[in-house]
Amino acid sequence: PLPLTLRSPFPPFCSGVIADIARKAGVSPATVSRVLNNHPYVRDEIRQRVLKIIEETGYQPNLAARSLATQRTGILGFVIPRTVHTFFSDPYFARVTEGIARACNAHDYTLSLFLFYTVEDERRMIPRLTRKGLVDGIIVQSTHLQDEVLMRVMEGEVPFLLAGRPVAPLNVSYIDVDNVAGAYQATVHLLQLGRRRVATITGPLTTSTGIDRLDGYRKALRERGLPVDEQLIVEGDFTEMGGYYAMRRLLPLDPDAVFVASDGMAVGALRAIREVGKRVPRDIAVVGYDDLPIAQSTTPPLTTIRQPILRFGARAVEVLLDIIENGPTPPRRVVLGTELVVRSSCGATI
Amino acid sequence: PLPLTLRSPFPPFCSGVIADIARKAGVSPATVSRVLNNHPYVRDEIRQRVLKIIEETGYQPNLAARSLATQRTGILGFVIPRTVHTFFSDPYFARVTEGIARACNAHDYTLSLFLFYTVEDERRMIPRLTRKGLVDGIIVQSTHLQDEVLMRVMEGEVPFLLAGRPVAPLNVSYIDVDNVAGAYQATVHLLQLGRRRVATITGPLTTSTGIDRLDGYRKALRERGLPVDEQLIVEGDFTEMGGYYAMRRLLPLDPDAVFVASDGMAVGALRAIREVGKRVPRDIAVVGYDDLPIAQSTTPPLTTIRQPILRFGARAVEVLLDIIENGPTPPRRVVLGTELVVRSSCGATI
DNA sequence: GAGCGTTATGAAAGCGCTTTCACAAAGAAG
DNA sequence: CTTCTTTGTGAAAGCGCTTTCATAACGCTC
Repeated sequence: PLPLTLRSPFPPFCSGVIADIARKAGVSPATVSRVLNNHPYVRDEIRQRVLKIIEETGYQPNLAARSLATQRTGILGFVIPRTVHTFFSDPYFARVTEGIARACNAHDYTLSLFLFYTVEDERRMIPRLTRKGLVDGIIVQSTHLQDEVLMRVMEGEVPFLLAGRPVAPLNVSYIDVDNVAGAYQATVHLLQLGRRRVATITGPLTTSTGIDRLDGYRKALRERGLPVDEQLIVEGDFTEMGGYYAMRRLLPLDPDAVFVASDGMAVGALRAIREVGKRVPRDIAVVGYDDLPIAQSTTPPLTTIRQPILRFGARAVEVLLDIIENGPTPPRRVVLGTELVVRSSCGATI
Repeated sequence: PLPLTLRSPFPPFCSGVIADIARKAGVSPATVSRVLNNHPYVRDEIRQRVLKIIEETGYQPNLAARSLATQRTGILGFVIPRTVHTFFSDPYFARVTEGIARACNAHDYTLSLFLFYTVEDERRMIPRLTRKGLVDGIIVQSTHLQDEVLMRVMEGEVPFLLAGRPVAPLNVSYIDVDNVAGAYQATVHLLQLGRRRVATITGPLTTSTGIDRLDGYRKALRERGLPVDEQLIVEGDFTEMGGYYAMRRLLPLDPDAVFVASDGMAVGALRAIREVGKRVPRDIAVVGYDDLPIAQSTTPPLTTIRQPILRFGARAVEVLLDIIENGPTPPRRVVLGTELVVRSSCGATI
């Protein structure tokens, strides 16, 4: 007797392969492929027939096979090196990720996220990134100089784009927000409102973001002919706690305004000011940076510099696709503008 | 004369293919593959020789080719359906993503993020998800019933795991936090401190998280023989603004305590309470849920229910890998415990 | 030393697509 | 009525790996 074979109630050709479709439509696999990829030179009658079969069977081409044949995966990577330790403690990154994700959706790309926490993580995952056949291109969050991820990506052959100006001048493509201009805008605003002891809480001065925003602050004071009091400059770390402690150090120096280099830190600064019983903006005016959702819900609502975060992600993807398409040279340099959003914490509306 | 061929200064075999390595080592591609995959049955001398060449050339196998041959991509997907509109406005998701990313790193998997914002997004990306050859498995953020993503994933052949109990009983695997127990814990804590008019701000009651946390609240009151005053139950939406407005509605009812179903909403509730001049915890005790970093920096610091968010992500990946390995049946049901973190907002330490 | 299991290797057959190439049919041009 | 171009189709050769299968060499045991 014939051997008994167990069979699932469903036919074995679960969604099938291209050859199945070809057979059912009475054409060759090549023609099916042409239909799939919208090639010309397929008679309309045949195109319709094939599409119908595809529809009926719910056929989906195998992406690994397609990738192998085309040398394209349709995947973009977003990499956060280990040295960006504020990832996800700073809501900023979540927003950037969102922007990139939306743009990937729009361009029919898949987004892969590489979050590195340990040296071990980097050791294991970097080869995956830089090898061919996983991602078509990478967006690397800019960080300290000499970061290993950056070095390795630069050595590799995979197209990439830095998110954020590199700390030292490198011959690479990057996209950034005009941090100098934004900080300048914020500081000038405070000065125009008559504040004279304007302090600042900076980001980490190992990052270009931290450096540039401090530069903008300095530039504003200089242009107005005011001295820069180095005591009024305190380095923070982009966390709420960091902002809190930085403000505690500033309070004894009796500033009448403070430009805080991120909204997250500004929330901490407001808390520190409230704790000693001073009033915002009457005693101390505060301007933040980022315009995260939280800026609307502080007491008082935060005057801040709005970054086009979603647009940042969208542009990043566009530029990266351009690099993939047309090669890395010349390096692309994209800088997006900022906007002052006036709420109550600066005293302008009182 | 022979035709002139332009040549880059670098040899054309940029990191090369497996055949190049084989040639250089004087072995067959099969043997190189064995070395690459740690197969036994390779003489140690040869293994060393091959490894040396790989080291020297910086060779990396092409992942698309490997995927095609093994039918495994080494990629896991994390999907946030469109109906989870609070994504990234609620810092909770960023943390979960972080947990999943770390676990992926540890297991040598790559994480792909699928954030859907529009119906159009879903229409385009769902086929990618459910077709073979892109991801080995998917973690789907649980959401409303009848969500299209969930339906399509259930129909498909790709192994998946729900993050969060589905609203209706489905015969699928999921991982969740014990929301009923956590909410119970929080409410009992308030009752034990002598509060008698304990209100609650819930999550959206279309989500299992919202429903379960309300159930825990009800259960606590019931067990203590206290009546449940439906007026003291206000539905929120897991946003800071939602918490603020919910609290504004509760204030006229003069509660002496409120269990808020997320820390984000609790921040809004605190703001609402502060605005009308009442004191926390003297006039109103507050307990939140999640133990996000923000909970430590509110005034006063927030008593809350700690979720093991990072562990949640880690376990999710483990369970999904188990499903990939051993099939979807029987459905896995994993529920993680919670922990009460007492700070000042409940009045316990005063 | 015949027979057997174990270890080590290469040839070759896929994996499921895309794309080149060859070829045929159909118009267009002379 | 040829010749040439344009259009439509299938055969087949990859893409770069993994893995089966065949084979060989090497101890073993009896």
